[in-house]
Parts: sequence; structure tokens; C-alpha cells
Amino acid sequence: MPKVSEEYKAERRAEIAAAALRCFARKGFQATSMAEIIAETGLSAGAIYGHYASKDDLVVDCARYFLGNRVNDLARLKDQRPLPQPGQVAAMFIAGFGEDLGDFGILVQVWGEAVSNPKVAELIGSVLTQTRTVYEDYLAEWFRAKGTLNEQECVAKGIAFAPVIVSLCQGYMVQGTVLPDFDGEAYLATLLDLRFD
Amino acid sequence: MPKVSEEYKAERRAEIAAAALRCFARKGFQATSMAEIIAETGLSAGAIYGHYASKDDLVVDCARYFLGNRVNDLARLKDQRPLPQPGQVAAMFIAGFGEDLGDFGILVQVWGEAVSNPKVAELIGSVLTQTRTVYEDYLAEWFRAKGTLNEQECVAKGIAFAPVIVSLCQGYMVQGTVLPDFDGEAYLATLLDLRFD
DNA sequence: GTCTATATCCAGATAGAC
DNA sequence: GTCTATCTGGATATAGAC
Repeated sequence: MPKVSEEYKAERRAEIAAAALRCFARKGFQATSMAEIIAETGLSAGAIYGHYASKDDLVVDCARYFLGNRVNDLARLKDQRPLPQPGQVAAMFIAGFGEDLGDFGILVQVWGEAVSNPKVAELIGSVLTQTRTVYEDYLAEWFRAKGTLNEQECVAKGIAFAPVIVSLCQGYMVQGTVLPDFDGEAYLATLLDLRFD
Repeated sequence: MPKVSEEYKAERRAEIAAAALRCFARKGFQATSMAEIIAETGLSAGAIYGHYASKDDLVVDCARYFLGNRVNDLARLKDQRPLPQPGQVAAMFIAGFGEDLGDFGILVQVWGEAVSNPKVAELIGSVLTQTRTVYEDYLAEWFRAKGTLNEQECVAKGIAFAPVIVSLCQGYMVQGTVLPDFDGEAYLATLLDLRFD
């Protein structure tokens, strides 16, 4: 019976979260005021607080939203044939984020926010661990395809190199955000020249 | 004539900045209030504002302080013999930061802060560009030592790979901050297995 | 559910005595 | 230069009408 109402609520929450995310992407979580979010939605304070109990709730929900998409993207990678190079995997991950968010500032800010906000920290930790696990699986597969290592070595190397791939993505995002003259294309091309062995 | 006074002022500023840095490292720039900094110094509001015109000034000064040390460290690297491996260079950079700050949370937060604070952005941009330049010089030297490339190729490869080394450092810091189970030792060991060619 | 109006709090910053 | 006391603004969040 409360079916329509549930749908409506979910829609409104998504609407509010989307507007908030636009604000956060522009100015960061902490520097964005509820007043700005309210203006961006076109709604009123009362309406917002009817759906979110606090600004903190909104922050966490926004972070969850755009991080979730990434994990879904990645899960598909492992089954692609031919198996892409490690450098290509990183490039795809970065491209997915870029399309979703426009730029990487928001993600860089989320990492910073995690330092002082336990809820965000937990969320990021979970997502990053999932991401790393996907990379571990992919890399094991990649080493198997090379055919020069035994099964145990493939798995071990996957575990060892996964955080390095994560770094290559994170570094792109930090430098792309902070350095005005960062050359993303050249960076991605260089990744293809890296040898994991 | 105002000599003692100048020294005293500089000392006090450093004292205040050090206390502020401790606070920022714990809670982040934005989440730290002036009241906390005041408490940490043991001084009073009036005393602080006698030396810093605003919280923002204090933030920028703190960031400048700990970023500056890193650039100095790096400048020495290029002249070391035998020339360390790229992976070792990254490890040294990371170790230097760790000794100076205890952990990397503060740096991760600075990157986030740069998104919304132009003064911090400029500072980080400058430091990161200097860092990258040092890496470029070092890498050119490294490729020369291998003896398989001509001069032009050495320089070009240095420019191409420098941002990758930067990423390897940044990724360590992000993951070390955000992932409770991040294995820094294993990560650094893996870097030694990366081949740049 | 949503609005307007407002309560409440705490931040950064200052004034003026010493 | 440093203190205490305080101002002022803007932040989050709520109350109550519709």
C-alpha cells in the first residue's frame, strides 16, 4: 500500500543526493553549506531534512552513490576477452570515473574526508578493498595467460601488484586534480610501457 | 634594533604552526577549530592572531612547512652513487614523509583541501611540479646509466615516467591512510620488481 | 511532504586592558 | 605581545502552519 510513497521517497532522495553531489564536486564536502544544497535542489530546508537527517547522512549517501558505480564497472573487466593489459585496465577504470563525475576532485576530497570522518572511512575502505580484490583476480588471470608462472605464483603476484595498479589510478586522479598542466593522455600511454614481471 | 624581536616572532610562529599541524594531522584542516589550536598551543586567541591574520594563513603556512622539507630531501637524491633504483627512490621519499609527519593523513587531506582552496592548490601545484622535475632528472640519469638509449630518449622517458613514480608515492599514502590492512613493506618490495623500459 | 521562519550553537575574529 | 571577554556572522537543524 505505501508503494507509490516508497518509490517517491527514493526518487526524491536520489534527486537531493544528485544536487548535493554537484555542490560537493564544486566546493568539497565541508565547505559546502546546507543552504547551497537547498538552493541547488530548488527545494526548502524542511524538504531536505524530511529525507536526510543530517548533512553527514547526505555526505555518506553521495559517496556511496558514486563509489558503487565503479565497483560494478570493474567486476565486468575480469571476463573480457582478450584480457586487457594492466595499463589498459587502469585506463578503463579512470575513464569510467571521469564519465561519471566529470572530474576527480570529488574523489580526492573523499579520501581526505575519510581521515576525519569514520563513516566515510569505512565506506572508502570497503570500496577500495573490493577494487583491490578485483585487480588481484584480474592480475592472477593475466599472469596465467602469460604461461610462465605456476598457479601459486600467479596468485601471489596478483596480490602483490594489485595495490600498485590502485596507485596508478589514484595518482592519476590526484595529479589530474592538482596539477594544471597534467597530461593525462601521455600518462595513460606510459602505463602501457610498464612491465610487471 | 628589532633583532631579538624578529627572532622571537619567528620562533613563536613556528611554535604555533607546529601545534596547529598536530591538530590538523588529527582532524583535518576544516574540522579543526581555532579553539583547538589555541588550546594546543597553550596560548590565547589574542596571541595567535598577533602572529597569524587568519586560520587560512595558518593552514597555508603549515602546508608550506612540511611540503618544503620533502623537496629538500629529494634534491639530494639525484647525486647519490650508486644511483638507486626507481623503486628505492619512491621508498626514500615515502620514508622521509613518514618520519617527518608520523602518518600520511595530513598530506591526503591537503590534496583534498587544494580542490577548494586556491592558495593551497597553488602551493601543492608548485611543490608537486618541483617533485616531478626532480624525478625527471633522476630518471634521465637512470636511463643514461643503463646505456641502451640515446640522450634524447633518456630525457623523454624521464619525462614520461616521472608522473608514474609520483603516483606510486601518492598511492602508497592514500592506501596507507584509508586501508587499515595496507601492507606498506610488501608494497615497497613490489616496487623494486617494476620494470621501466 | 513541503514550506517559512526561526532557534540554537559555535565558528572565526576583534577590542581593549595590562 | 598576550590576556580575557566579547562581537558578529553563518552554520545546522527544528517548529509549526499548510
